Amino acid sequence: MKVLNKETDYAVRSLISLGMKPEGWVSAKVISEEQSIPYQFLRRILQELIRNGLVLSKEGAGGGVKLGKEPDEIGVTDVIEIFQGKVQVSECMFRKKICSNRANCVLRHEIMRIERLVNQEFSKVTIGKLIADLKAVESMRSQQTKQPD
Amino acid sequence: MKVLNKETDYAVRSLISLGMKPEGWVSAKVISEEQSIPYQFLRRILQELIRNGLVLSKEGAGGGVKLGKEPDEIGVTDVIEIFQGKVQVSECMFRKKICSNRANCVLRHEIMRIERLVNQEFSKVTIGKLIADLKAVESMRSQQTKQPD
DNA sequence: TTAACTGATACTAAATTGGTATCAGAAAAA
DNA sequence: TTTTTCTGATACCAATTTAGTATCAGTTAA
Repeated sequence: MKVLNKETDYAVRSLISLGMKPEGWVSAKVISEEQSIPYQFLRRILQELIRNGLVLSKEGAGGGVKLGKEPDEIGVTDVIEIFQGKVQVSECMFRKKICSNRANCVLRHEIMRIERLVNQEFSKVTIGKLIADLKAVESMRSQQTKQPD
Repeated sequence: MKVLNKETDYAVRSLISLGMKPEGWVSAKVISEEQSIPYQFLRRILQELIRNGLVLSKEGAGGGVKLGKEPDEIGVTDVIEIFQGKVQVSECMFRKKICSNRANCVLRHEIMRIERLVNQEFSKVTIGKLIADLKAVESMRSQQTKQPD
């Protein structure tokens, strides 16, 4: 059971990458090389993020993309939703009428509880938080290997 | 993002069905009709449950399957693991060496935390619990529609 | 005017999903 | 003892999804 597919994975990594750049437009080529994401695949992913307002784009030479929101305002759930749809138990949930199968409904009830929990937890994880974590890890590492003055 | 696939869904429903039968062997045909699960598909699912010890089987006429454990000892996680594998973030986790991509690792760390939470929650949901929930729902319904004496 | 970009979209191979079909053998019942 | 009811094992299949490629058109800066 894979939680994140490649699209979501690459999207999150790209967003982190963008969130760590101070200013200006970053081209898909740069992100592709930096994160080792296949260029054409990444382009499609970025276009989807653009359509959903998570990133902004500028065409032409010197153009590229940048975050369309504050890093803290982009939750991992948002990204999951774009590429994998809302977390759901099974397609049964789409049926309007109450599921005829009682046992299944009981199961669904339990799982919906867990679903809510997962969504809550995932939305706490924002791009901003991931960047903060990342910086913390990196500063710890530089402490460890610090040169004597 | 579908949490449960058909195999898991049908498996859980079958286990509930078996857990509610008092004694004896139940044939795949009966479960198939009772739960509206395609017969051949169900057979394959049951065989997998048998291989994993969740149900026992008896060949020949009058044979069938029954639970191989107490309902309370079968967690939904067990079933998910059989049909969808352990909950994991991405195949990256299978790589032995620490992932070269720091950003990805940070994300993974967060997600592993959520993973643990999900697994904890799912393992609390046992077939026994689902059956209890089911009976509670059913008794509530019969109260509502109770005939006057 | 050309090089560096995005927008849009069509295509593809491989894997997964959900389901079907078949044949062999065990056990109960006729 | 033969038939019927069952599981064991496995091979097959179509549709969908996943991950990735390719192409062409248009935009902008140098």
